Amino acid sequence: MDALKQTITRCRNLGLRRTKALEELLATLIEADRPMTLAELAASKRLTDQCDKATVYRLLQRLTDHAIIRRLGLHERAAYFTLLQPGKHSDYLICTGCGKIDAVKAPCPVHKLEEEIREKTGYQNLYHELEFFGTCPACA
Amino acid sequence: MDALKQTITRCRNLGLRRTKALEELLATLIEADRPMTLAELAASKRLTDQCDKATVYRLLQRLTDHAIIRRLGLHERAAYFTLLQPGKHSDYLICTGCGKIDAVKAPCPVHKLEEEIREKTGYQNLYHELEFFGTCPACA
DNA sequence: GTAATTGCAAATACTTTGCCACGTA
DNA sequence: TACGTGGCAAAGTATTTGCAATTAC
Repeated sequence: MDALKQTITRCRNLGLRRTKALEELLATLIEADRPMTLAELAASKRLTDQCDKATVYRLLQRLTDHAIIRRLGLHERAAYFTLLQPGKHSDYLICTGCGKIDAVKAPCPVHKLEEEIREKTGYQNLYHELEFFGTCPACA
Repeated sequence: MDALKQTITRCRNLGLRRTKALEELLATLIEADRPMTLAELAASKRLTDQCDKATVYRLLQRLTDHAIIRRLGLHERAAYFTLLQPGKHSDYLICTGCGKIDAVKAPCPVHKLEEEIREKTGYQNLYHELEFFGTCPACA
């Protein structure tokens, strides 16, 4: 539960107010340890009855702007959000059948190419998103 | 314009009918040579007045089912579609400012990891999607 | 006290479907 | 002819916003 305190501190340092909704949202994301959608978050135990979906939406937006979380594509119609923790990076393995999302454990092989792109193209604030799609054994 | 003929042939072999809408849709995707959204496609020169948006939608669905095109996430609210050509694979570089999408020219560094994942996890029909996000020089 | 944050409700955006007419094989 | 396709219009799902009330600092 230390990650939660650290993250709240990061938020405070960025000028965000410490509200119940903020704490519960971050706690939910940290506990789940996987990307979640707005709908999932708004319906989660800690947040239902706690606050409106619009609040969760705007909170996600604010946290995204401050680079506390990141919005992911992941192929679903709904957007996914994941906590950004310094020094951590995840690639994902997603089942096209049931939608299950796992983090890939192997080291990410893309950093070198990312460097190259930074140098050659002059793009700034570069980051990447890597997803593997396939049919999981259970769905096959 | 050979890619067009080849792709139409692939469609015919899969049992799809050769309609005006099919031809124009494929021609548009091939000419653009980049992922496009449903809205873009439906509004493109070759397809406006040619057919309804629902038709384009169902055509994209059919072509996706038959693995002629692939649906991409790419972070936008709208889904993107790109032509799948045997032996071709693209990673993308996307500006978070203006939304510009470029194909990355360097060879994709992910295939080895993809193999590993196939072996270790037993996932089938594995493929990946790799995107780099950043601020392009014009937006910086 | 004051500016950030929230709730509620309404508006958008994009996608998806029903039903019947039409065209390709 | 028969079944895949297409047009039009309506419904569905996810996101986004306006405004007044509330709350953290």
